[in-house]
Amino acid sequence: MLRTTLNPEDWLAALDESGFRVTTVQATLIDIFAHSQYPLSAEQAWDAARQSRPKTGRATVYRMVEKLENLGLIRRVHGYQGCSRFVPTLPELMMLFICLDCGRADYLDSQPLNDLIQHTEDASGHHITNSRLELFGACADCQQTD
Amino acid sequence: MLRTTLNPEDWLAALDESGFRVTTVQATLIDIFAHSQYPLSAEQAWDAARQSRPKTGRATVYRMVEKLENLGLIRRVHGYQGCSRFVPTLPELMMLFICLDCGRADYLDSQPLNDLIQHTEDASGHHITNSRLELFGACADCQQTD
DNA sequence: AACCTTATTGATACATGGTATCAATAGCAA
DNA sequence: TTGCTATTGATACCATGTATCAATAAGGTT
Repeated sequence: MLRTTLNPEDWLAALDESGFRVTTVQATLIDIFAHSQYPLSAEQAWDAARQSRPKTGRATVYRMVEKLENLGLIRRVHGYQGCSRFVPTLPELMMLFICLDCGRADYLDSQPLNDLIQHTEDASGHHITNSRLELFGACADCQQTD
Repeated sequence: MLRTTLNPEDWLAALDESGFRVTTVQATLIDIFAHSQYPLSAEQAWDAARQSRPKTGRATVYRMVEKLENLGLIRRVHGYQGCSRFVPTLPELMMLFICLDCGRADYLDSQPLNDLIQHTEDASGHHITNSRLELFGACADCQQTD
């Protein structure tokens, strides 16, 4: 399964460059999100954070999730156990597939989506500035064990 | 702008055929959803319902929204003012475009999406059972007035 | 048409997920 | 170190959606 790993240091650098202070909570949460192969809710991230950093506050986690999303470091997954789970964003790999069996997220080459958007703009006359494509099903691994 | 209208009677028939009782609340809500050109939240639908039927209960509206969604008569729009707004589902027209200016929903021919899914299945080995594509931007009308 | 059964409804209380507030803490630059 | 201030944690709060349950009303039966 295609999976490019992002290293947490790049995320901290991204925060730094955006003018935010680099704190221990951030490092903790970034580590959690960057290494999770599964969509994670803020609540789940909070639980995970308190294991290594017990005093971590709930609101802080929600704030960080929002910040990471705004910075484009994590991305919300809709339609998989609600709409409140996040996966790390992989640059240049935009199409998201979620396995309904094992829950893992896989990023797929987005060229087909770019083509689709171009085609749709031409056909409809709309100007498309933003798109969301999510694919669900059984991943290659899980199909074999069915 | 492409728009196929659905008539409320078909929706009531769909409820009837599924074994549900046909009630006045249903007729009221179906009318509201079927005629709205904009994504509507349950709360908004409740407000609208009480204008013609003041005693309509809040929970009832939430239940109906869930039922209509389960029956495939309305469809949730994600990423436009939250994830709790619904538009009527138009059969055979699956790709959804939302204008960020005027808020109107437009359904587009889904063949490009079908092609994309086929292509992605072949390339990745995943079996895709479910997809969500939403496109956002400025519709053809709104571009002219900018 | 009146009756009976039971799905549906409305009111209320409740749960969940997320946000505003504000004093205390801790980055970071001088 | 010190001082400034962004960030944090605790708490209270709000919004959105759900469970409960008695009252109502579909709609089949007689």
